[in-house]
Amino acid sequence: MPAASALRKFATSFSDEPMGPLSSEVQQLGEFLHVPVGEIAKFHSSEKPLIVFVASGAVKLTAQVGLDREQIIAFGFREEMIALSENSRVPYELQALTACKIVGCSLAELAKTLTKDEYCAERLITQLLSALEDSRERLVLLGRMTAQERVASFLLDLTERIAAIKNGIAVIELPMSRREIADTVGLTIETVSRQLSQLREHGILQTNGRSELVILDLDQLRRLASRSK
Amino acid sequence: MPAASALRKFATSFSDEPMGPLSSEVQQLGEFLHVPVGEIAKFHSSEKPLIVFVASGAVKLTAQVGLDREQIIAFGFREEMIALSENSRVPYELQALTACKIVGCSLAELAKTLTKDEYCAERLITQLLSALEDSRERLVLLGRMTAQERVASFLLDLTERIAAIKNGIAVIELPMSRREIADTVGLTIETVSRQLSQLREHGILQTNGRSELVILDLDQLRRLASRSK
DNA sequence: TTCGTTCATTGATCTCGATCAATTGAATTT
DNA sequence: AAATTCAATTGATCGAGATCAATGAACGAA
Repeated sequence: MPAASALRKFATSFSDEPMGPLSSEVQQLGEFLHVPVGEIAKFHSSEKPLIVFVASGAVKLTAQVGLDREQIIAFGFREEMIALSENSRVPYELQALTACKIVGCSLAELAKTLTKDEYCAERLITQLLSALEDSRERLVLLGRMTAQERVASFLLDLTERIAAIKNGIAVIELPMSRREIADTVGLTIETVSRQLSQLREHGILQTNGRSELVILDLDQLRRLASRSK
Repeated sequence: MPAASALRKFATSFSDEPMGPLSSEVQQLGEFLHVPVGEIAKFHSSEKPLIVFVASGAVKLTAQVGLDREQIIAFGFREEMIALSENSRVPYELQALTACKIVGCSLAELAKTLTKDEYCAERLITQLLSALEDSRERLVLLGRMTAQERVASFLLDLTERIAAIKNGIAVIELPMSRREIADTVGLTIETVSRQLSQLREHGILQTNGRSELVILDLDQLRRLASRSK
């Protein structure tokens, strides 16, 4: 299939399994890394990786602001891809939330396969568009949402990505701390905690220990996430 | 030149004139639109545009939140490209800040040229990466910066993009209102105004009428933009 | 030029979320 | 099981920025 028609087909149907193929390319071409909990991923290739596939575990992509402020740009959970963007003023870091296996692949490495597999470019474009979309959605959250809306939106996102659904009830095993939630949604630990307590009081969720979170009322949570003032 | 080696070359040198080529493709393939001040750009092609080139004038890309809240995702000034991302919960709009001429090009339309011009995919990737980078940098601004840092950062960005530099002094002709500045940096009109007044009092800038802004002390402004607490 | 409208600035006050400060609780070590 | 440690929760207070309100300045229309 020629690249043009493949791309044309792709352009009209965005949703059918867009991640699989590129992730297999990345896994074949990229540099494999096992990162222990809390460590920062350091790739040894000469080319900076553009796309990272998280084979197992979870990572966070952060921007360091000043000396003590941190903004989490994105999470990468099991089987997800995460796009890096290393030509910026801000220093970014890819850090392991849990012990994880990741594969990083640079654009130069991917380019080698572009002529063999016409779908490769499309998959890359899809990945970048998806990363762009995620980032822009979070601009809305950080720019114009209340604390309640932020936390509710964050939990809904997690529900879609890592929850285990058992008869209509979502169970989330949180791979991140309260601080990391706070640094994602632009709040403080205390405010996140208070919001969670409030959700607990309203019977919307339940917590078991620090990291297990059971969403009891998804509809209510959705309502809170998009509540217009 | 085969696509792979072109891409490989591209991957190692990001900065050399990455916009030009794609913008010419977009202009040839895309749908041309003249949009009056304040109007929302409506393309008639069946395919939603992915990339928009702003030939003249200025546009804003906004996300509508609830009924009365708006978050500005990005600006597109003269000669700039702006990436759209239309598969989201949030409704986006591309609106003219001034009367402008724009060209919108869908991925499907671009794909037709991909086989003829190997650089096309690279340029597209560059554009998307640049959009991603912009968006992520703004996450830091919205998530972890003070009002002063936000306004200073915003003005620096404008300086780099649309200022006329006359013997070391930058003159900016603002194409947006105070409300639009506020909706970009996640503040209110009043706070933006107060921050501008403060910068004026400190002799860092000067205003003439509503829309002319003269930056007198760029170094000082830079200091304020990245000041760690 | 003057009028009228809209936008920007400035002032007064309020509020949400930040900060400071204990306390509680969970997980790990011994 | 007890001790240690660090994270999460809860309470009390503070403050940056929002909201409410009034004034002033710019710009378009007649």
